Amino acid sequence: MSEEINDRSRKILEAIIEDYIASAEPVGSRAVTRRHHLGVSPATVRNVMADLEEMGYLKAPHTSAGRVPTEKGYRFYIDALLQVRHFSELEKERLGWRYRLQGKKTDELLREAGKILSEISHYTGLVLAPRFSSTIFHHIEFIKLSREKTLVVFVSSSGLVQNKIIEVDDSLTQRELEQMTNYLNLTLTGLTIHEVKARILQEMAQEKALYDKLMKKALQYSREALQEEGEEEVFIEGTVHILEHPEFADLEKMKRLFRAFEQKSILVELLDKSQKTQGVQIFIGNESEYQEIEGCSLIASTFSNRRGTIGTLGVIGPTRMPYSTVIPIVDYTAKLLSHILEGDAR
Amino acid sequence: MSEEINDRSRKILEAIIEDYIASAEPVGSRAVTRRHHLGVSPATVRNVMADLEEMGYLKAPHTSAGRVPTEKGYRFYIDALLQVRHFSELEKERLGWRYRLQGKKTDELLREAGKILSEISHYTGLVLAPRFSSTIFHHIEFIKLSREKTLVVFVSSSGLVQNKIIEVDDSLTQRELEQMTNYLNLTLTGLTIHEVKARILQEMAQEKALYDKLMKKALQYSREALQEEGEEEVFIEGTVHILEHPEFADLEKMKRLFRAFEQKSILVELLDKSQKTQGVQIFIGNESEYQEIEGCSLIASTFSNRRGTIGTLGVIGPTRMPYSTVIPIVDYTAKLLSHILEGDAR
DNA sequence: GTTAGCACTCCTCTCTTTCGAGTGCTAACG
DNA sequence: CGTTAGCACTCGAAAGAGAGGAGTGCTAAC
Repeated sequence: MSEEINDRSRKILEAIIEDYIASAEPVGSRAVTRRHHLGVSPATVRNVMADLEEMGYLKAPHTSAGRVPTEKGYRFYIDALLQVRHFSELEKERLGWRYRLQGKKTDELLREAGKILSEISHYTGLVLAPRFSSTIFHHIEFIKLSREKTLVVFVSSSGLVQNKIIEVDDSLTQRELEQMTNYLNLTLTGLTIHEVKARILQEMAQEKALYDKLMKKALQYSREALQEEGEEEVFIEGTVHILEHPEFADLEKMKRLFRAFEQKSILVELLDKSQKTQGVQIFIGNESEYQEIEGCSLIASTFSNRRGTIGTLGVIGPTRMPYSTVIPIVDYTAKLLSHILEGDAR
Repeated sequence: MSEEINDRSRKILEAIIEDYIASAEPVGSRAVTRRHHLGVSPATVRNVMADLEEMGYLKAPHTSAGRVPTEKGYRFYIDALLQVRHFSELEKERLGWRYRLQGKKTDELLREAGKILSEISHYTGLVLAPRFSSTIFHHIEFIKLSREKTLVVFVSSSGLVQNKIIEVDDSLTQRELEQMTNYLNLTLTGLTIHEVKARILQEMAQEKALYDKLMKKALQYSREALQEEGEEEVFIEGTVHILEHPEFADLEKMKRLFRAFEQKSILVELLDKSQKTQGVQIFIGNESEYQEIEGCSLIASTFSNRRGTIGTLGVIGPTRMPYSTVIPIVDYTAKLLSHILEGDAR
């Protein structure tokens, strides 16, 4: 029953999707012939539309409305029809993002990237920060706060700071704490936090060989401090922007989405997924089986430093999104961020 | 023209406000007589209502609807009528908040307090974190990241960590950095960050007396690192909760509020204001001249450690709020937080 | 001063009607 | 045989028309 998709059908599908993206309203056969001069009559377009509907690329909200793309339709559009325009060097320079991002601390940098994404795209920007456990250990410090409490500060080579309060044997002098610090910094430097954990365990296994009680304690404490390391951090910027779009006039839908923003866990999962693949990835609507973000698309891309992929950033918005403009935004932001994180010698 | 407010008027005003808070719907004269047996007829109530309207405590959305409290009405209700029920010790124990808050790092603690506020009140919880400049200096550390970049980490006595990347003379050895650290820690410990800044300037003024170049540098760097210290931090938790309330069916209103959440600056200003007064404070609707939070009330209270007030927390929601239950929630949370921040020997 | 009675207002809800956009089908056309 | 014009039909959105009802203010009686 299903015809193959010939060139004319493609053109018509493309026209419908683009019109719909622009107007947020079901597209009728007339509109297609008027706005794009394809040299065919509305009747012909109607026939093609019926075919496209049967093939699952379009659907009609009701009998006497125009057609609306389905998720399958968007998918086809993105994979086969869409031509992404990349920024020219000149444009990149003009945007001035580089300027906005330079010279910031890593966490500020990531947040700012999220803001840029959201401002430019008019959707919500997401940045999944590097998991601390995959960053590179650079420094540890024990800072005694009170009799019972000691603050352990880890610094990654990119300048990310993570800290935790633990209880430390009160009898230790500041001098001994320093010795512990020196020992640990010597032993662990240059490893990823992940490797650090492994190394600690390894050293502890050889514990019997360790005649020095202090070192034993050092290992124990650093292990403790790394134990329940902070969960992944997501920066969500520009949640308001998403409200501008007509699809969120539906209160229920909106609430669900904001719930997802608040929980974050769904977003983390989703962004984590795309961490596995390089380059820009697009999740359309229900392809991701999360109810909370039904009717939404996510355009994401990974960013990296010298050692490889370390995080993901992207934009989330309704399925009806101007992909052709948002994709290069995400792409460029990711590349720029990677560039900064590398070139910065971090 | 305006009668004084006699006892009966008060009772009726109270009844109307409470009914309106419960139902979100204009309250008619019948409803008042039915739900509260005041021993008067609807007609009498109508007369009183007309008076109260003239005095500005009530208004009618239209001729044939009941009355709705004005902001002036709420204000009177809160100042003169409301009886706040405080929690008994037993209830406090049962709530188990203490348990949820104990043993956390300061920033986690504040965030968790915000979450509790929002969960219990079903509105949005706000916590204005202590300004870093008013916390007490405990420790400074220079950590070299690369040739050009050095991370400066400040730790406050409460375990708050603030850090900044600065450029440091590359010729300095790690040993010299340590000397700088020791010198600074010795000089500055126990002061508030605010005082620290002053002290740095003071020491720098005596610079000529300082024959040691290293110390001079130390001062210069630490000053640089404290220069543009991070802006105030607000934790906003439970933004979704606020959507449950009927007043936010109005999309425009909602957008405005969320814009305020995103900018934060308005909230900071507002919370900052209430920082000046001890105890629970209530801002009703337009009393605060900020458009963005029109129709909203803020219930806020300060919290403190041994040294005095250090932050503010509160709940924001529509003007129609069950003040009698929310006020003790805010009050108790603030007190509990103060208790933890003090008792914790921080 | 309080209350019952009553006319009046105005919102809300529902039911209809109208309107128009858009369709699918059919028959004619090149 | 694909394409197109014509046309009946469908269905939602918008507008209109009551009906119903809650609530008021006023007046006059208690």
